[in-house]
Amino acid sequence: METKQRNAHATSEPHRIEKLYIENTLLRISGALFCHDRKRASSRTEEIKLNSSVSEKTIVIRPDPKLGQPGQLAHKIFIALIKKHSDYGRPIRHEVSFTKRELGRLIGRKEWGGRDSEQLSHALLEIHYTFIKAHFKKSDGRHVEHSFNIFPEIVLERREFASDPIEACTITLAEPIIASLQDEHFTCLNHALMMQLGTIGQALYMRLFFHFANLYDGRRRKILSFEKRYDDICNEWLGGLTILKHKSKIIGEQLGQHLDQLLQAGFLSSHGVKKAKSGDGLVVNFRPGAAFFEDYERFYRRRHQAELQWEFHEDRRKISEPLKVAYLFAEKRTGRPVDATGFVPTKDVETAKLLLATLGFDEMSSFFDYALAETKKTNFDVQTLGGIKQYLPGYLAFRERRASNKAQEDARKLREQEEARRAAYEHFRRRAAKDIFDTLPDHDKAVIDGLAETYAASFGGALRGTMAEVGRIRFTIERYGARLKTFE
DNA sequence: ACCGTCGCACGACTTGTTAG
DNA sequence: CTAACAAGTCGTGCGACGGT
Repeated sequence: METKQRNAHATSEPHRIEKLYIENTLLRISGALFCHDRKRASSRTEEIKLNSSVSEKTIVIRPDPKLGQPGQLAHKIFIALIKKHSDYGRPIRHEVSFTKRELGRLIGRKEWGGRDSEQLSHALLEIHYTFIKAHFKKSDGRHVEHSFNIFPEIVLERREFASDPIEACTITLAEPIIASLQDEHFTCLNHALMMQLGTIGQALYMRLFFHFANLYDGRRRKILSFEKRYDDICNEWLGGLTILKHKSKIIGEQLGQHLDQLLQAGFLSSHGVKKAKSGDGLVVNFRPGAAFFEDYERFYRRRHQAELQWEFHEDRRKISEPLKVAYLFAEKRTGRPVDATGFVPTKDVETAKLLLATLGFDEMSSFFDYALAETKKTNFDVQTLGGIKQYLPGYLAFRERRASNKAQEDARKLREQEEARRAAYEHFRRRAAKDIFDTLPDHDKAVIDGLAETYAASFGGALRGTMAEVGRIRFTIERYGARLKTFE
């Protein structure tokens, strides 16, 4: 069913499905963040600083001292998450959810064994624990420095124990990235093309597309080219890949095959390595190919993101909300939030789904408060969400009572308000009538006084004077009522 | 140019689950 | 209780990178 829908979507609008939107600063960060050198990635822990000469382009990356720099697998996961996030479309969401199988497909693994789960959580934590300091362009053109993690929050579901594999996951994206996406600072990439490449090829493609798109004026295709120092490419685009000395090695064993892949895909029309004009080091030059111009025309003519909201809502209902409910329960039960390495068991997430069938997401907090208060009464030491389920009928009744009490209360208040307003109006009317009476010519006053006297004649004593007063107002209103404002 | 190292992916085997 | 299928575990080969 689900795959059927997906395929239907893919065939009806293939060009939409293969787009990938990435925020521009994030694109630059990702070049330095992910180390494509598999041997050194986990041991690189020192601070990485880029473009320290131009202050608003400076990027500082501080990898976790224990985990080191995020590696190739982390890069694949990152791309998969960004792809999923961009498929959510607008309005831009703060979180991305996925099941492990879905992610397995997205990073191109045919099977997903037990160890793969650990690799996944390890890679996610590598990104989570890496601090970034970068400048974001505001809508008014100013640059503001932000210090953040790309994934400030990671929520995991495991079967039962901490050693069990991951079932599902929700990840929050950093606030400055979301804000910048909202300001339309993003680059659109061809995801289908990226999936054919290795991670080095992907990183090169992302940066080259970004630069080509900035340089291209829509006309002079032939002369469009881009040059960059080889050592800078290693550091700024490929996260500290070893800088080799000889051109033959670079082409033959390091970058060559990845560049050739880009050439084959038609993204590049040519590339070359030559000696830098300054004398030391090497410079790589790139020329875009037909595939670049095609994608450029396609993406930038109408560059608004696809509105695939159903997918987001689906994920939120199936993955993110149950996970959050389970986390909320753990937090309420223990009195402290679950930390980054924590998780919630599948059973709780399943129970959360059941609860969500009856209660709204917003109601969970108040339900837990009610249920936990109930457990205290009988000294029931709840461990899982399953233990809470029995309080659901009680809570529903409690909610009903509270709602009907509130409805009664509201109705009473409304009645009182109405009465007060009527009283105020009556008071106002009387005063107004009296004012009208006072301004009347003596002749008219006498007529009304006469009517009032007759009206009050049947009363005796002190009441007679009061009734005469009431009568005076009544007859004034009867005769001159048009001069009064009506109720409302 | 060649070989050692390391992380990753894959497939074969094992364990778990559920329906009949 | 067991068969059938799905999911998890483990070992191993591969390929990329870097040192010699």
